[in-house]
Amino acid sequence: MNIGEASGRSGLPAKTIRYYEDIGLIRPDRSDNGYRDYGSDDVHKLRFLHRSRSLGFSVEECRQLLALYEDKSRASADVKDIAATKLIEIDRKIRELTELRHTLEHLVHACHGNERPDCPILEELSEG
Amino acid sequence: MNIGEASGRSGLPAKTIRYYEDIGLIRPDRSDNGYRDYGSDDVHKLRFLHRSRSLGFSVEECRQLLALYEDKSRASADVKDIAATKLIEIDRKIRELTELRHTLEHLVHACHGNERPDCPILEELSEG
DNA sequence: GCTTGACCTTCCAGTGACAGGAAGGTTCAT
DNA sequence: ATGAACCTTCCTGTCACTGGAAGGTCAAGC
Repeated sequence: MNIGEASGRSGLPAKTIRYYEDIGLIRPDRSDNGYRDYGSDDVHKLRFLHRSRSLGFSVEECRQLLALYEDKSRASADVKDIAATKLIEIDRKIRELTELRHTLEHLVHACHGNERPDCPILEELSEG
Repeated sequence: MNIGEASGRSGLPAKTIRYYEDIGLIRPDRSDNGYRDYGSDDVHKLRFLHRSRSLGFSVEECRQLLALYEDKSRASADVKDIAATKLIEIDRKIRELTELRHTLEHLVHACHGNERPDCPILEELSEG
């Protein structure tokens, strides 16, 4: 499929997809007319990139995560190390998002006065 | 406190803290010697910025979130709208991170063969 | 009192991760 | 065969920092 369809299916702008090729994250085929030609595995990777980028992982971290999927042997200890590190990071992010959610909810529903700047929510805010 | 201590307590580099001042996110006092002078509420905000930035919110979104804390009247409907939108976004992020965690765990523990590119995990990956 | 080193200041240039747009080739429907 | 909707490369701009130069401030030690 062409880049337009790959864009539609992955949610990433075509510009970004070309950029990801520039920096070596994906390597689509080329059709005879010179157009990029994406397969469904490419789209999988693009969707994955879309998600993990939006969750605060850097492109380099995404490259590592992608390497986990692409590692054929899957035996290497470094690969497992990377995965373990990422799992810890993900857990931290989940925890922080949960706290942020909590804080925000309180701010909207409970802390509706002028009791700041000593509002307990603002204190809670800085505990993470 | 000086910027160095504010940096230590918030986890943000001093450079970034100055940048956040440039773009109007925080407004620390100045000491007589011209040094920036941060209070504990400033540190709260900085920690908050640190967290929400690392969770994939843009600086402009962080500005909106900060506005929620700073809004004295807390009555405005737009403020509640922003908060509600952010809550939905946060829930989505939590869901996606949970899926990502799941996927990663499978990759490390279960899918340890060469059954790709048709590995079910890679398929699962693209469902989000 | 002077120096040394760790702070701090401003300013300017560079980077990472894109986004916009120009200039032009391809494909497809009418 | 002409126009619209794709695609290509290339070059520039933007956002959110990051590094470094050039210089002021401060506390400690000689």
